[in-house]
Amino acid sequence: MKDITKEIESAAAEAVKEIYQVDLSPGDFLVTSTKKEHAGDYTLVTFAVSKTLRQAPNLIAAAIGEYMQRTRSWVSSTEVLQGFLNISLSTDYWTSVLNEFKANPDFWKPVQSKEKVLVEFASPNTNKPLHLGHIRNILLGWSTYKILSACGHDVHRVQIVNDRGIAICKSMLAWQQFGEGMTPEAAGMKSDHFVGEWYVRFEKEFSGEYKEWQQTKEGKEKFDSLKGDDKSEAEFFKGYKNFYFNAHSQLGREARELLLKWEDHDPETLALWRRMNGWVYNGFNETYKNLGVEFDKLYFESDTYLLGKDLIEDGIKREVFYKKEDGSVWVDLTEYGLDHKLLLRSDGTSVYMTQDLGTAQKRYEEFDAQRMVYVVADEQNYHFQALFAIMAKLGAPYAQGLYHLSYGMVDLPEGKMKSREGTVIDADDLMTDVIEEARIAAADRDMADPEIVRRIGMAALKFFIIKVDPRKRMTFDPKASVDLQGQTGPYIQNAYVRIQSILRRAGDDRKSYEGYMLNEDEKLLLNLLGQCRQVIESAARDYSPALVANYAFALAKEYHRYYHDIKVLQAESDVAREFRLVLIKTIASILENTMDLLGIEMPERM
RNA sequence: GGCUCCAUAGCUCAAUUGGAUAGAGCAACGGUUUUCUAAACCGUAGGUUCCAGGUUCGAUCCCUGGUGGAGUCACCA
Repeated sequence: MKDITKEIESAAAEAVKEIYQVDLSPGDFLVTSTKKEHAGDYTLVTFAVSKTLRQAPNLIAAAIGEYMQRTRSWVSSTEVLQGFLNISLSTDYWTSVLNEFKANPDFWKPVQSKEKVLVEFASPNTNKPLHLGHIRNILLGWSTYKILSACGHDVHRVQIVNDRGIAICKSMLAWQQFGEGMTPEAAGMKSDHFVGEWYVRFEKEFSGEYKEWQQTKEGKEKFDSLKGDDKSEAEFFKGYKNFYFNAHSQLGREARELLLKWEDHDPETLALWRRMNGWVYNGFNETYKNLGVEFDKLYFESDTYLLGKDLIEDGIKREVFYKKEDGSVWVDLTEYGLDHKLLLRSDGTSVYMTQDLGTAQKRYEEFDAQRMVYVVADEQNYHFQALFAIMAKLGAPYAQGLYHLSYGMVDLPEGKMKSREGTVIDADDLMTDVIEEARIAAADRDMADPEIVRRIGMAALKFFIIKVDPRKRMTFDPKASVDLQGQTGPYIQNAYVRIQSILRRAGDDRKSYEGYMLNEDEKLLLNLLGQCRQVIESAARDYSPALVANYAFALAKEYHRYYHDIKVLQAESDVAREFRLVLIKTIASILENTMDLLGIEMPERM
């Protein structure tokens, strides 16, 4: 039996043809799992076909039910409630389901025609260490890669590293001026944090400089002449800060000079830039390793920031883009409900969009990917809409395969994370904290294996984040994230561990379970296991790992209940024991595999 | 202000894509262990699904209009 839902649909279509002499396709019927409070395994909903068959839904359900019981051996009983036909399936059917799981360990994997897919995620700036927002990004990217791979695709993991620009120059300048040759080793700091400190130092020095300037004659004059209607002094200077940086600031001027030198390939500047970015990469790599992720290819903005100009030239030639009098190049996206977008500055230099166009093209040429997924926060929704629209306008062959996996920002219970207020949660600190919390909990139960403790802590953190629908903004409660009970990663790990413990005791001699009359809980579990493939399919289609997380939790919950009620090793009969051993082994395998799709590792004991 | 997204139990999240009496976890209260490890299980309580209309056999889901919140509207990335 391939797909029981489809079997039910076609049986229903067949019944309708015989009883009503009406041709309906199997797709006209809706089949769902039966609600827990009703008897039955699957439910056929007949409201939708009531009009065409010119009969009340309950009568249709009764007629189809009668027909199915007569002609389908796998139907053991049916029950009609309004327009719902609840179908119970035979023991033979359920046994055959377990047989199939046992014979084909890959039964849970969707089978799709293989595509080449690129997933871009992480994509940090090199001036600061990674934080909680990056963790959500990385977990989403990683599990998207895992899920698409499980569907049979050839998936490549890439990131674009924002390694150039004014931000890193700020860190470089601060280190140059105040660092006195200090290194991460000498300071005893993780090296990306070390660089981040210099960025913070720059901002501090700059703020000081700005504050002083506000009291100077020049500052006061600016305020008086530009303040406008009813802005307070503080309000005005907050908005003026960027302009001050570019127009008046001594530190700003020096940082920009550094950027110009960098663009001029000044050897000394390049050496400093390489050195500081090297520190950052060492730190990032450690964080990635602790998160359990890796990449196939890194793109650096220092290499790609000049890309895309030939695409622009081509677009001008084909009159997809247009040039203004000042020489700047634009594209009209009003047909897509967007605005006109700048593609090249009047001085001929590129902007963010130019670079992204070029990078997409380059990746397509390098990987020949049919799909490219960008895991980027939803604050950039507009940018990606525009990017994809431009690609479509250019007629790029890969335009239809571009997808922005847009996820919501992570808030704290107190509100947004703000670096100015020091409320940003650092990625490394967070991992240390959850593992420490797991260690404390483990100490109570005499479990000190550091690798197990690490897996438990990381599971708590990862599951807490990945269980939420990516598209929605989420609240990260640090206290709740280290919770090891309830709807958590460790709860699921515990279900797996309980099974491993039973299997260890059970020994290896396998007998037959033919003839075992399974109970309702076992049907429910088999039913759940059978849904795994569809869940992963949906998760791949919607780019939503949360679906997999919620499925794994539902399965673990159902198993915990089963564990509590039903004995496996001291079962009432040999066939029962054998059936249950195969069943729970399958459950363990699905728990392990689905959690692996989320980047969560299972302990063997806990 | 324009555009986009969001609003579900005190809190954090679900809801099989329009199906039955909207479900979990946390927090609260009560119970379960000489057990295949209690990181577990069971129970009680908690809801006008932001509001008002509409579409239909049926709406948390679709449409219209409000309210509240977020994002975005740079020759930044």
